[in-house]
Amino acid sequence: MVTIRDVSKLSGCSVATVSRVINKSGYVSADAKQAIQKAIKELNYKPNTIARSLSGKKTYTVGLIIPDIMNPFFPEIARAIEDVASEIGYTVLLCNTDDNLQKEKNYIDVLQTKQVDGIIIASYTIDEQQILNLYQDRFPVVVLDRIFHSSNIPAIVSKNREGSYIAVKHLIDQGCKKIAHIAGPFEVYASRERFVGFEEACKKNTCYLPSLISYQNGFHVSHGFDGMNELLDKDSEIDGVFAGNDLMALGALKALNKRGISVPKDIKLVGFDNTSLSAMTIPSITTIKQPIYEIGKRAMNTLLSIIDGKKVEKYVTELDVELIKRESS
Amino acid sequence: MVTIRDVSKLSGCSVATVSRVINKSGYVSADAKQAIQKAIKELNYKPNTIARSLSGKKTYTVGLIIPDIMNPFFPEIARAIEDVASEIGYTVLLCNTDDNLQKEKNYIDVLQTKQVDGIIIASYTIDEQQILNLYQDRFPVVVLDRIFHSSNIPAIVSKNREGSYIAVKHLIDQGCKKIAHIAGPFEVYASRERFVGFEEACKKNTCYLPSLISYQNGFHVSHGFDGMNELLDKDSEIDGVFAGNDLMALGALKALNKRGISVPKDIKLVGFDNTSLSAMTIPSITTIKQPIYEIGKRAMNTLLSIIDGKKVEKYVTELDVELIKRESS
DNA sequence: CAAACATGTGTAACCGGTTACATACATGTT
DNA sequence: AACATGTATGTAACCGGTTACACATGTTTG
Repeated sequence: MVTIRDVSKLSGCSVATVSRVINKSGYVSADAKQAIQKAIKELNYKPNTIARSLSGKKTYTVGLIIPDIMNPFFPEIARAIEDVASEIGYTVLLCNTDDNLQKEKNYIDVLQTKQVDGIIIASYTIDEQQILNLYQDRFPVVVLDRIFHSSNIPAIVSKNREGSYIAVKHLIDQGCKKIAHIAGPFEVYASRERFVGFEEACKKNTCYLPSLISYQNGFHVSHGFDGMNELLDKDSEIDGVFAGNDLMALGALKALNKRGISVPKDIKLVGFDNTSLSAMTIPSITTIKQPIYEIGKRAMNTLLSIIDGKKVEKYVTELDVELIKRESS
Repeated sequence: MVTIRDVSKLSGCSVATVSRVINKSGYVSADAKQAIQKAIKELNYKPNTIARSLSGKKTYTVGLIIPDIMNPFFPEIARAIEDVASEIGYTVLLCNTDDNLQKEKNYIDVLQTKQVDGIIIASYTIDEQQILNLYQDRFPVVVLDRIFHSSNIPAIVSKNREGSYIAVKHLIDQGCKKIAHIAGPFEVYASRERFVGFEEACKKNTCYLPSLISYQNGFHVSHGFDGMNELLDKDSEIDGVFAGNDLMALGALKALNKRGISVPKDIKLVGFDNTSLSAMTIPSITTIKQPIYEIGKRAMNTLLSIIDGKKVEKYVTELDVELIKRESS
């Protein structure tokens, strides 16, 4: 391995001067600079990041803690974060935790001993105290898709309540009289918010009936499928369905399909998230678009501000959502 | 930050002894061990991984270079790799390159200066010489979903040709007389192999016609859509379609749907990959299952063997594929 | 003309671990 | 008694960078 001392020797300058050239810091004469650059090229010298990190205290690496990269929400988040990161020479450590407390705890430890410069956390289950500990140790953290109201932990979320409202309003505009909701698990912040938004919209538009809600303990296709069947068994007059996310909307679509109920003729359907999936189904699913990429991007930018010691002025960033009208409504 | 010298002071032992306790190496008396463990606990000491890496030459980190985590093939790969990695205390750096040579080159540099212990590369475009350079520098590398026949670079692939054969055979068994193929870009190893497999199967079963192939320069939904339309315009008697992957199969399904052609009644359809998508469509898509998770797992295990200096006996691992019969055929 | 300041460079300590080597003592062997 | 071996521990060099500090020289400035 070529080291800075090799460059120092070949160029006839001291390691300090070489370091100054590499980092464009301090005073260096034109002659020295040239000799050193020549030596660097000749030896194909690349500074060792590990050594740099050890003395410089910065690793230019951030940790991304998510439940599962296979959940279609997260690849886009990861991509956004990595895009911002790579542009300025940062790298991203990928950590899947399956919403398992032990794994989360473990990864937070690992990331700290690896001296990452900051962590972005998207987790539904994580112990608030965990994050608070980091935060109080002045360890840069940003939270995604979740808000801790009791503290000032920077968070990026989208306007879930408003999204639900828009969804219900759209269904009403399309002529629906009896709108049902398939709600995701209440441990998840976004599910709660979407549920509350649905309730608010219904109350305001007098179509609220508690029986028209199916509470699910997960948010995958099967939960949408089960939820839809449950709702149809309870009430045959439903003509509009708002699913808590696209996966559940797809499940609902499958259930309706199986029963020979036509979408959008008999029942209109709206999902949430605008994952690529929702455009791919037949019929394609109307959905509320969360700016997923933007969430990731903002999260990373916020984290970088914190790492750079800038004062964060806005602890909670709420991003706008948008109706994407497709064939299902 | 608590350092090993703090532990040394508090326990009354030297740093060498503390290090021995941490690493369970060399001789340490029971007394010393106890005192040191007590001190570690009291100070909540965690060894600094950076310092460790600098002197120990190992970072317990691997790089994963992929085109795009948003392509549904890769989250599962990433997940598999991360699962194996985390189990033995390794972490994974995520690198998206968009099949862009410059980004690939850059990331390989970055990963080397970050002293990762090895790299897993899934790239269609990457310069063979790049990888060869790494390989010849004895830098641990494993390649996914691609084979370099001219060298001994360890690779994990699935049996693409055989998969095509199985797909065509299945369509014939279902009564198809005229089977078309929507082929992905030929720069991609898997596309070529699937195309060749299709050709072989057709020749053996006398249904091969060059006109029944649509060559696409990408493998997304839109390419399947376009390919299907192209084929239907050319020949209206097609009764079976084998798409080069699930995304294109979905595109084909959309095109058929738009034309009012019923699947599977009028035309039977088979995809490739068994991404979660293929089970979600309506009708669900029959596909050839690649053991994606297994590919990732094997890749990581192979990489670990190389890192540990074990002799790799099998340079190319080919994994079995399997027909997943669904509604589209 | 001396003081103040800008420019340029090198030495050596430091970051926080690992480990080669020196040393010391107890026990077993011949 | 002399020597080899196993156990236990500490000192200091080392990994490959950064940087505080010392020092030298040239240029302003009052």
